[in-house]
Amino acid sequence: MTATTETSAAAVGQSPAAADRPAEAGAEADAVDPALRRTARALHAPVVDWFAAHARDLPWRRPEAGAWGVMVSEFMLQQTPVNRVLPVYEEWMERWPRPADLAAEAPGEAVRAWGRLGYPRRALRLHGAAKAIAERHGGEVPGEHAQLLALPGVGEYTAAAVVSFAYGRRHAVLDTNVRRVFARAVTGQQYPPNATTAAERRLARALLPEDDGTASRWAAATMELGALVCTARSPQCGRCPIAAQCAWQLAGAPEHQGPARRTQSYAGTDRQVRGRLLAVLRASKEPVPQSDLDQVWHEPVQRARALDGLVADGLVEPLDGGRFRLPLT
DNA sequence: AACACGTGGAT
DNA sequence: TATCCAAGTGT
Repeated sequence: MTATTETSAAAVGQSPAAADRPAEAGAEADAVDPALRRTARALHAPVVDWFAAHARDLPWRRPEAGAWGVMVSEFMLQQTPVNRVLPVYEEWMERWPRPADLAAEAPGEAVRAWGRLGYPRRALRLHGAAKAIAERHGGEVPGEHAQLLALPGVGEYTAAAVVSFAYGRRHAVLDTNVRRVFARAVTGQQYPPNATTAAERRLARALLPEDDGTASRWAAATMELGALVCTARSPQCGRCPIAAQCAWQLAGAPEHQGPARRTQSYAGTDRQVRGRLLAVLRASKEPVPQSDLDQVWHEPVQRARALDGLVADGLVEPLDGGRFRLPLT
């Protein structure tokens, strides 16, 4: 049997109760269309077996990484490629091997160690999550999705990833890779919708293998398949373990219909100015005079707005005498 | 729902 | 060179 567009459409249009269910109910069993059930079972073995043979040996996948290692990696991997994360992850885990170690540091040290990974608010949030874990969870990364979701910087995806990868429990994990794999293999679309939909969450739950161990491997395997084979730009279907069952392939690989993803500009934005300001502050262990920061951008209004934003975000601490530094508290 | 939020490699 | 894209979250 094959995964067809009709199959998924049937599965997706289920009871209204399922649609009302909160997103964190990632492992709860809905009534699933029997055809989709069969589709799921036909996909599990080839994808999980492919993963066993082709998975990358990434440090956060080793047992010694622990739940903290998984959490650190997930923060760093939010919108940042694996290759850029690897060296920073290794340094981070050596310096702060447990949440309490990071919690004892100044937040600015987390921002400094974050280096050029981008989106430095993630470093601040990871520091905040470490403090919460040290204070509220006895220093252990919590294993419940709801508890994880309450931590700063942990959203639906990251909470699911920790539950599944760190604790080996059955939970739907929907990241951009998984969404693309499901869109193609099951729904027959080249790309998933721009924002995650209730239908996608329902589908991810319906496709989840029954037992914890297989479900956990399936989550990692579908992500890896999306990252290595079923890529956004030029999928390598010749290397795909489920190409013969792929709804998108069977439909003749039609071009994407919906609206194109809004491409975000960067040059000339506040984001670029913030990046330059923070680069100066990361490089200095001493407070930096305003005059040094003024060098990074010619336009004074935008420059001031960017600096104010960094202060408001807690990424920069203003001092007396017009000097600035990464936050000590 | 749409937008802000960094950075750099690939095409 | 310009655009796309990368294991998202918060507002």
